[in-house]
Amino acid sequence: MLTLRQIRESRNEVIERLAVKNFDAEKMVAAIIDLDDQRKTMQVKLDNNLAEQNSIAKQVGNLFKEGKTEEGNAAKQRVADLKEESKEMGLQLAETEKKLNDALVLLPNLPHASVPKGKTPADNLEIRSGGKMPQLSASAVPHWDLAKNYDIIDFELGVKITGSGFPVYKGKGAKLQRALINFFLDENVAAGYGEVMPPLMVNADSAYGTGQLPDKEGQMYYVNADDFYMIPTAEVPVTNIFRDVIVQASSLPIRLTAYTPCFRREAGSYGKDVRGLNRLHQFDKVEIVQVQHPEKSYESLDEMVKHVEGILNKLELPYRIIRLCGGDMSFASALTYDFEVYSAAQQKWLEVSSVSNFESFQANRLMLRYKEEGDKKNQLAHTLNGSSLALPRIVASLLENNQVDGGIRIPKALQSYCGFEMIE
RNA sequence: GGAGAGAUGGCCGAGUGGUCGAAGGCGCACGCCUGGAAAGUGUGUAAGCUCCAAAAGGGCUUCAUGGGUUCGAAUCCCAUUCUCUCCGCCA
Repeated sequence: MLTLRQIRESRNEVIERLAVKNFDAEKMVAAIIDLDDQRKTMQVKLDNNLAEQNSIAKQVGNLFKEGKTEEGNAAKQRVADLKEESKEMGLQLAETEKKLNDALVLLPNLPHASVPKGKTPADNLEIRSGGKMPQLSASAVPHWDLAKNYDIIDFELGVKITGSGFPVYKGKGAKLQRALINFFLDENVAAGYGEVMPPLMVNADSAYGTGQLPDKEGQMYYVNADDFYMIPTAEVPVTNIFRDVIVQASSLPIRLTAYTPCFRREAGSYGKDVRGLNRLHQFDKVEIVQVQHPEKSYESLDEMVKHVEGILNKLELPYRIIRLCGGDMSFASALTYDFEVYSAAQQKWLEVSSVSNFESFQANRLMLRYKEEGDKKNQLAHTLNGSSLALPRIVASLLENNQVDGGIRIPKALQSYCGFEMIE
């Protein structure tokens, strides 16, 4: 969430920039500042009240020791009265704070100055593209047919075991999953990311910390008996490593990578977009996360974009990099680049990675701060994350683009990980 | 799952009703000492909110979390969470 300081000090800028996200913030900002004013007034009154209670309470003991029973009793009564008052004040303050916080979490992050205006994906800005578009023969088929023909992914079997969107990978299909995960992790580690393997379920505090709660609750699988949420992305557990953490500025940037399965209910999804591997309830993804100094977070964003691009090049997939417009960006992001690969038989671009700078938006909720040498006040750090990469659509594209008569060719970079060169 | 013990600052650890945001130690920072370092020595060393134009300084909150008793709670009571030990079960 945005800081009150940001909102108070640059009120007009906040409103103008949120307009790029097609968000009319004017009324909400006014309400927030009003609530904050109320909060401060109440806070001061309550603090003064408590201060008086404390100072009287300190005298009571002595009064009785000195035999001033009457004064002692009067002091006791005074404290009791003050306590009654402050209880009421405390309730009001808590209510105001709740209203303030409820309003604050509804404000999206400010988009970066480079974010294009726009409402739909059509307004996104293509930054660059790479890779060679494949020339498929007339007999080329989409990946769900290939998966069946070569018996490497069984969608129906997954339906039997669990439900739709939970495929079973078999044989070389399973091996390919494992190969991709290892390949991505190795690439990330080589680029300076520390590998972590986090829990796949998180508690409500963590889900709140990265913004899944309160409003995206319906997108996560929820384990009722223990009040846990299945993670929709490794971003959630990995970023929460830093919840309530103060790091030394000299230790920045912190780079972490994690492989996890991801679980998404995808409520409301239907139709042809969900065919095959295009949209699953459980899928595998390797994530990269950075915690960075505010002055350097955009350098880190560029670094992450180049890194993901490098991996796509090694996979020999045709890709394009897109800077999302205000209307297509996520709530928490300040600047997002999407990576799409071309899936030649479907003749579709599929999103395989989304790399974002959240600036201090997540850090504010997480209370993730850094300590600057010689600086007394701790500052909010910047957080960034991205996928490198999400597997299913990469697999879809690999299968479709590399199909030849009698098999599917495995790109060179993956062959040593797979242990085979062809799926036949 | 059953029985018991516990949770204090970056870490260790003292503290059983007021003088405790909290002894002592470690760590860290700065200074002295040294040719330089180690050792020694001195000083400092939590976070959030808030008052003040700002700094200096002040107030409030925080000793797992939430509630309660009391004029006053780290300290007493209740609930919850977590950790450890033993037993049971088990990859």
